[in-house]
Amino acid sequence: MGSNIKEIATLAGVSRSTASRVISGKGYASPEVRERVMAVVEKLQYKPSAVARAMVNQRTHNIGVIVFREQQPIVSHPLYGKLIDSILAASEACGYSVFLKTDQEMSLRSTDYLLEQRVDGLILISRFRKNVIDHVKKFGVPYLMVNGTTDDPDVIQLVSDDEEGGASAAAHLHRLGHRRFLVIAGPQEHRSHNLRLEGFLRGLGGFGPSVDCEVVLSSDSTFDQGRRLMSRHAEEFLRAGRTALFATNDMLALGAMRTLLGLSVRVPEQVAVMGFDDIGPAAMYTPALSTVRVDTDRIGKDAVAMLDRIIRGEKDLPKLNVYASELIVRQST
Amino acid sequence: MGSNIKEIATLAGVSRSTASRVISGKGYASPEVRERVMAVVEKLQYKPSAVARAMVNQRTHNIGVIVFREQQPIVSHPLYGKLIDSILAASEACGYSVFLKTDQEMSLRSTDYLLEQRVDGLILISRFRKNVIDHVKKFGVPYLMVNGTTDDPDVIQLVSDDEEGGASAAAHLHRLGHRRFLVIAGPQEHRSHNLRLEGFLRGLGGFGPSVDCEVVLSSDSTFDQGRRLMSRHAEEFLRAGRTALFATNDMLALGAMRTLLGLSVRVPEQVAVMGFDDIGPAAMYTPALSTVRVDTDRIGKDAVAMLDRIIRGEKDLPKLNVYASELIVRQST
DNA sequence: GATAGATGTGAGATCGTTCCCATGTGAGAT
DNA sequence: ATCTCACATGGGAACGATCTCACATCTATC
Repeated sequence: MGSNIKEIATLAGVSRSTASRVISGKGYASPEVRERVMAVVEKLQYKPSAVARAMVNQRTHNIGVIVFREQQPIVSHPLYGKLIDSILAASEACGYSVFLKTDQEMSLRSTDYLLEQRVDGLILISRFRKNVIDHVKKFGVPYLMVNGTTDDPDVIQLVSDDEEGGASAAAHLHRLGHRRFLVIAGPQEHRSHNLRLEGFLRGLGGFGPSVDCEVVLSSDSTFDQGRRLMSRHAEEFLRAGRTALFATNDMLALGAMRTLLGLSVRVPEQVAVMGFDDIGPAAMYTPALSTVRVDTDRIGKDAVAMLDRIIRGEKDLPKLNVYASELIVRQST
Repeated sequence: MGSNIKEIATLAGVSRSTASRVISGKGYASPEVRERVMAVVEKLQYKPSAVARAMVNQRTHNIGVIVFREQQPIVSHPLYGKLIDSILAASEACGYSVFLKTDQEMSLRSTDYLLEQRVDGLILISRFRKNVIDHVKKFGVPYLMVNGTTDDPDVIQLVSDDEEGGASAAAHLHRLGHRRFLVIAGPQEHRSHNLRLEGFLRGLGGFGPSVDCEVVLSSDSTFDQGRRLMSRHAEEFLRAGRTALFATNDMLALGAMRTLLGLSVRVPEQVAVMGFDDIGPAAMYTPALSTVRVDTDRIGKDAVAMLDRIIRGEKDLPKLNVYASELIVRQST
């Protein structure tokens, strides 16, 4: 393990410079010397220290990914998991290693950590408070935000088209004949929940006065919360003759559907249910959940590609990058 | 951003050594000097370079986590996601940053990458082939395996008690009166699937000749596979009067249950279904899936703690660490 | 046969820290 | 007045690579 380039050089009977040239493959080296050095490298299983390399190159080839979320399941949250999967794959392809950090308190700790590590760049996932963003900004480290919530026009952001997605959910349900709706809407300070609700209402608004929609606000966006809220509103919901339920994410939708099924309400015959995100469990559920898919795969991939471009010094990248969402019709509607 | 300790020293009118002493907090420094240096540090938002620090200390305070899995959802697989969540939290607490890599091909690439990065230690998740383990071994880097498959007695492993868990599932179903079973068993070369099956069969074996069990082997352990296999065997299954289904993980179980529900089989009234792992969706399903919980939380936490101990030079840690699994009874049985 | 250019190699500085050791104080003991 | 020993501080090497520059060959050209 402890072999360094000096050792290689000595054993091959050349100088450090020459050994370095052979190993990195740039600069002159006679075939003979090349072979001799490589033989030693092979024998000692020598690997150049990335730390030393980073030191001189001022480039670590690492990127940091920070996921902020209040509730515990962070990586194991299906949506973030998908995003991280995609980011990891893309990073691998670009030659980056990924530091992953999750943050429940949004102290400056996790960012500071990575700033010390001198990562080449940072991907911030989910909403971050202004002070954190400003903190990162100050360091001049390349960074961008995915699925975030900030109106800071300097920040490069990748988001899904939540407004349009909400509207298409409304259109879909209306097309199926539904006229009386209930919406369970997650935290409105969160950009995506807010836009999804707005999009949905805007969509319904276009269908004239015959439609009717009640909105229930939810303080968080978990399965349990969806379940609880539906329990609380089910009776009134059914009595009011509402036949369609839209939730601003799949977790809430699944939770609500769970309650309905528990009350022996038939989905989709009696009530249609729709979510948003297209997380794994949505397709697995019985009945499978209709939803609006966020293209996490492309977003993750592009996030890495764009970060790489910033790192390489490219300027003037588009600030706000909106990714089309896709209506996924399954059994629940 | 680009401030270094030399700059701090100059601005504070002291030497690098003194500045270093103040910043690291070890060694003499008069209060006056201390204050002067800290003021400059504060003003320039100086952060010591972890890279340089790692260089001299020969310690990065980074650990690498590699997850091997053939199929795409890796991080977003609920079980691995939970494990990673727990590892991240524990690492944070121990002062480690985490490099996360996923590997679908199990080339030596991902390990080599991290070995170059000179991580202080490595956590290998899921089964790794012998050549990869041997490769890591050669480098003398501290490492351990979680949920792995190797009979190499040198390797420190953390696993759940799959055999016992399988047996307790059998006992639970038998206790409910079931006598004719079907098992859908995931890849038998995978330690946990193998032991879960064995444990289940051993458990049933203890109940005498009245019980009858058919085993269907599955080449992978996905939801879709569970669904497909159940489709293929449902008719025969029902005709044979079997009333209980056990799958060696929740994904297979949920897939199979999905098929049954699609055929209007009532769960648990007609057929009881059990899985293993207790992934998130198990509790969310309708009906909620009875299962055997793997204590990913403790395993992840302990993995980091043990790795830390190896890194600190502790010797003679227990090689095989088995964590009790817990029967979780829900609606599906 | 002198010069230019290609080819191959090595010495030394550099990246940003830490840490050992040397040096410089002033106070108190002899 | 000298010696010690706290207390403070600075100089320089080290970590392991890379990269620039200088130097040494060798070959081709006029």
